[in-house]
Amino acid sequence: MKMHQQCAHHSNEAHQSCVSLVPIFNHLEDEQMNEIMETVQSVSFKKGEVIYHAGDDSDSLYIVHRGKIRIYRLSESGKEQLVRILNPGEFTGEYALFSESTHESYAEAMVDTNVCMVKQADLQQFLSKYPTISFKILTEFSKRLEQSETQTTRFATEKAETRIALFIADYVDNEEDSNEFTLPMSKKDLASYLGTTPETISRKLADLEKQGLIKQKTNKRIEVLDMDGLLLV
Amino acid sequence: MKMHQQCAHHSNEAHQSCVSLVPIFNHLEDEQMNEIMETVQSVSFKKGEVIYHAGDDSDSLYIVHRGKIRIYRLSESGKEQLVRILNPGEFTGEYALFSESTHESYAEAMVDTNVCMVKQADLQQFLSKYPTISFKILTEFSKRLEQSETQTTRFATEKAETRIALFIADYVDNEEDSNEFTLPMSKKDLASYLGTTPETISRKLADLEKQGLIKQKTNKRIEVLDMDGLLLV
DNA sequence: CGCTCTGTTGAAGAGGCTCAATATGGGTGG
DNA sequence: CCACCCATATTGAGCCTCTTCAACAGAGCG
Repeated sequence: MKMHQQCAHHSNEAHQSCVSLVPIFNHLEDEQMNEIMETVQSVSFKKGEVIYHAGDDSDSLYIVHRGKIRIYRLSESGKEQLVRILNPGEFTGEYALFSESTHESYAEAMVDTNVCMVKQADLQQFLSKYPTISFKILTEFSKRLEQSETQTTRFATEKAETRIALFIADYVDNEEDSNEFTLPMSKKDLASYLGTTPETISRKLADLEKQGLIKQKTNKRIEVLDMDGLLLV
Repeated sequence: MKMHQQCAHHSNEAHQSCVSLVPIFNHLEDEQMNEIMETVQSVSFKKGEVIYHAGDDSDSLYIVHRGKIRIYRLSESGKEQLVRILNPGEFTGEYALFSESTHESYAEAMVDTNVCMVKQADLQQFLSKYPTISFKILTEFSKRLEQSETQTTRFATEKAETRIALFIADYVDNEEDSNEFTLPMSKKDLASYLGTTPETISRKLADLEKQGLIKQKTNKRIEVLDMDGLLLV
């Protein structure tokens, strides 16, 4: 039940910004990027549309040009886990390009979204032609592997409250000049991402607030009052 | 507190089998493998010795030639999680080669072990010279990423009994012509790998046996009696 | 042959899930 | 722009799973 839809406009600007947006390509010469642009296909998805499905054949790399994509998995017992949210410049679909030929995860547009697709065959050509691309992808992979293993270890060894505290600590680290940040997703999704339930998220955030470690300014806006305390939870 | 020790013998045979052992190199021409062999350093570790430490600078790829290596992490709260056990032909140390410059995990020889080390600078040269190596590493990375995310999703969504059942099911799948297998690690390590305690492993295995799904023939030897049932736990 | 580490079993308690009721708020259509 | 509506979020109570602690059994190694 794929819902690929052609983008209304196929302007070069769209392609260009797409290719020049991603770290894995934007280090190339303009000429080389142009070459890649020509093979790239721009596709639009409406909010809620499915970009790919577990079990689908994978034959493209998807680069987010505009919008947000939710990547999630279903476990053996049918429960959903949010794996990652892709913002412009980030990509997915890569695993299947190199090993398995079908997707293991689901990708869904969270808002109206524009993606650029690079076909597997094209990508492989570029990889042998421009080895630096491989190096960029290797770098990206090793970063994700690192993150994924950190996440696994946290699930394996930390209780829910600690996982929530660590998530907040990680997140606020990325903000500069501020110990305040906006949750990048709903608390429902956060629960799914952290392997717990919305009820537990609610309760533990309330606990952290009661302990004086954070302050919930609005629904999605959190201020960290005591970073050191947060890391000791 | 690294404990690198030179291998007693630096024979070419050792190097050769090392390089020709790993999927990421063994597809090359003999001549090309010879070139790599010349840069490779063979190092031995005694049982229990630490190969690298979280926080160590990483500047080499480690290929297991003989022996077994235990890769584990410590969580923020100091608990240990077993990430992977490396057998001959498998490699580690790769993350830090491409992104962070320090290790996030610990590597320890489980038995007397022989590793081949490829220096970062050398590896990068080979990558640009022989792009197929990149492709092999990308394939390996995407496989590991896939496994790591599957593991994360299981931690996030399945209870301990299910994780144990799925581990057994996965493992026995690799055996051919048999629904019997030997645990590749102690139950203590298995508990650490599956994010639970040795007590829970003991109890749940006993439960699975009581349900008629498995049979524990000896300490480490398990026979699967009802695969379908196991997958429904 | 003994010592030590691994594995087993029991009991108690903590943490988190489920279910249910209620509150909130963002988005949509009028 | 407002009011309504439905998904999201909160809060409470009971229950279930798993951890913890402790005591004991067994296996492997020197």
